[in-house]
Amino acid sequence: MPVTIKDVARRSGVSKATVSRVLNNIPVVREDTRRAVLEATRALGYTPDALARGLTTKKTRTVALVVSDIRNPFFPEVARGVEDLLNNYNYNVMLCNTDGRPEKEEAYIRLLLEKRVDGIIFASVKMGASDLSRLQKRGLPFVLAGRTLPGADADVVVVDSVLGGYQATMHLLQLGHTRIGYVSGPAGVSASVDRHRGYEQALRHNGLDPSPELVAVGDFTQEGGYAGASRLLSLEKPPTAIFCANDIMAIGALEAIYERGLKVPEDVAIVGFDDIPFARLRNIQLTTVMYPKYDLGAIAARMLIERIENPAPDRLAKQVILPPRLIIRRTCGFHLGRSTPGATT
Amino acid sequence: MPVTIKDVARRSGVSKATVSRVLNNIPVVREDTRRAVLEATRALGYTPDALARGLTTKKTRTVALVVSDIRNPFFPEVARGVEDLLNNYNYNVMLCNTDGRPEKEEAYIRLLLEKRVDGIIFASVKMGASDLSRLQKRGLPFVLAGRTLPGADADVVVVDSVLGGYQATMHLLQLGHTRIGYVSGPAGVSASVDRHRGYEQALRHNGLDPSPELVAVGDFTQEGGYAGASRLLSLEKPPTAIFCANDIMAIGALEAIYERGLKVPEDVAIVGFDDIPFARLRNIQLTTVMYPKYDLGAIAARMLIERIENPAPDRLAKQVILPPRLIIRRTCGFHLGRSTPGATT
DNA sequence: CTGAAAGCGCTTACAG
DNA sequence: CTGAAAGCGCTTACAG
Repeated sequence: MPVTIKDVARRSGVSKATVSRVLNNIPVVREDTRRAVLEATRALGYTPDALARGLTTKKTRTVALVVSDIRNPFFPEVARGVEDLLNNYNYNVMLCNTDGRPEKEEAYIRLLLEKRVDGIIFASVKMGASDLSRLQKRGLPFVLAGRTLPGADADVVVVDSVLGGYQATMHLLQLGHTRIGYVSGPAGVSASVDRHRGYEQALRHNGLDPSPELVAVGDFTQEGGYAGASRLLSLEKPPTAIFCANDIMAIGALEAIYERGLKVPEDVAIVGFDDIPFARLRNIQLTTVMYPKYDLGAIAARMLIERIENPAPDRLAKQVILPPRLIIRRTCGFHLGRSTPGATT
Repeated sequence: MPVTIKDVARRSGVSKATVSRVLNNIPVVREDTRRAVLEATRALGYTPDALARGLTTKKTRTVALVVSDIRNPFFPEVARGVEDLLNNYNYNVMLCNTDGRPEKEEAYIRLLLEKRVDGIIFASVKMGASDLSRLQKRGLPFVLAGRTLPGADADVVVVDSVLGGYQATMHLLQLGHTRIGYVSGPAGVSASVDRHRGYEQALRHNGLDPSPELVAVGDFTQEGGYAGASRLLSLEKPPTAIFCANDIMAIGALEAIYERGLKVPEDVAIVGFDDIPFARLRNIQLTTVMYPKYDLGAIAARMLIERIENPAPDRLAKQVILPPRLIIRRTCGFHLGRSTPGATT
């Protein structure tokens, strides 16, 4: 019933091979036979079967994007960057939500392997470096986007989180804060660890000793930000400013602060990280460190395509480090134009 | 190099057919041969090739989700619902952003046809009913999620937008408003038209005549909401309340209101539609009509799978209408507990 | 319960 | 410039 290359061949009076050639733009074909084939293709409404093609070419032109949860506002931007770039090269993207759970991730990997995707972009990874190298051995290209994995010899694109953490903290220091809290992401995650590092560097550059009690462990969720900030605020000497390792946690932190009847930024200043869309809302105006999310996705996609179309197994892993950029809005209190934060209450 | 079913067959001393049978859980196989095959599968690290399988079975177990832009916060929730349900049935989801542009949509359709996806979920459609029926003739199942298309004889799941619009408007009326504006979506889009209808019904039920000057045409974007609300606010007799056809536009409307130095809800009350995540943020507290987005996706996915796995071409189109639910927060002014809105300034 | 064979719809050397 | 043939890796009647 459905029309195949055979039908087109018959109708245009040539062989399947020739049809295949014109459809794949292999330039040898004579112009008039080319036209005849195209005409037959149109007339029959022929749609090539990508499965059959893939079976012989070993290419599917589809790529997987692994995220923890697309509902996390960080990821849609990344996904869009990925897809837009992929489209330019005629690739499709398969969406994989893992909730950061290793079993889900594994299940997906298995599935993706079966479906013969050409490559994977991990915007979230739970596997260890060793599992990833298994992928490499299987010959499945991948790139890490927004995460690094110690020991993984893989293509990576990330923002410079150390620098970003430094900028955020430095800004608060310049506004006069000396007790600055940090609400981290999950332990061991590079983005969180690096931002912590930048935070400590900034403190030290200002002659301050990082104090462990000012660091609360979060998890990149709003609830985590709420809990982390709550802990910091109930300190005997609470911080006058809090740097949150991402914006969602900053939102949670805002909740915690308001709940105590405190004001932002008058009582507590807040700086986040990522610049997710609602950070700029008039009623939020979150000061934060811009993560070029769309670019992250687009660059990751480009790197992946490069790997796919030019497979040199011994090629060195490429690392792209994007610059962070501090975006000053209201929650840091910059507009207050003073340098005695927390002293006004 | 890569291991195929043939290798497994050889190693376990059976035919490819038998290997296929155990891998597909066809119960006829004797237990010990079954075990031998499984053992060989594991030992060789065999991964079935879904392309080859698909080529013979005519099933890919992948489904496409078409959205206008995943960065629109409405869609990630839908996508998650789709994916979660699909996963239960061992399907994958391909993400397709069209920006609501017909060329992009067409290009994707063509691609999806080539890739032999088993079905499509349209959370956004630009094609006309006639193009969709072409899909039907091609035998490609699809369902419309959140949109209806007049004349399209297709499976559909939507929220009752007439009722939702009615609830939103009725609520404002009960708070004492009599001049209520409406910022619509794009002309012709069912969600917008229906909400408008509900809005007018509510007005009439209260003996009010809908006034055309109180309706501004928007487009479901923040900018559209800003522009629409701006127009309403510069009326000689501006409305004291505005119902926006979706939450993003409500955000834009808030901007417009604040920009004029007006207060929400004291000067202008606002009600949105969708209940996207940030509507509930402490600093926003948008009163809105809940759209069960996750369920929308999950139900659409279930309907699609049903169509796919049980293809009766003459089966009647199914319509699922979800109930909307008014969520009262702050922007409507309910908490003010009075009934003379707009009269306090 | 199992196997041999055909077939799914392409692409790609190989010849000419 | 074009075609015949093999092959990609599965599944599925059909026989036995």
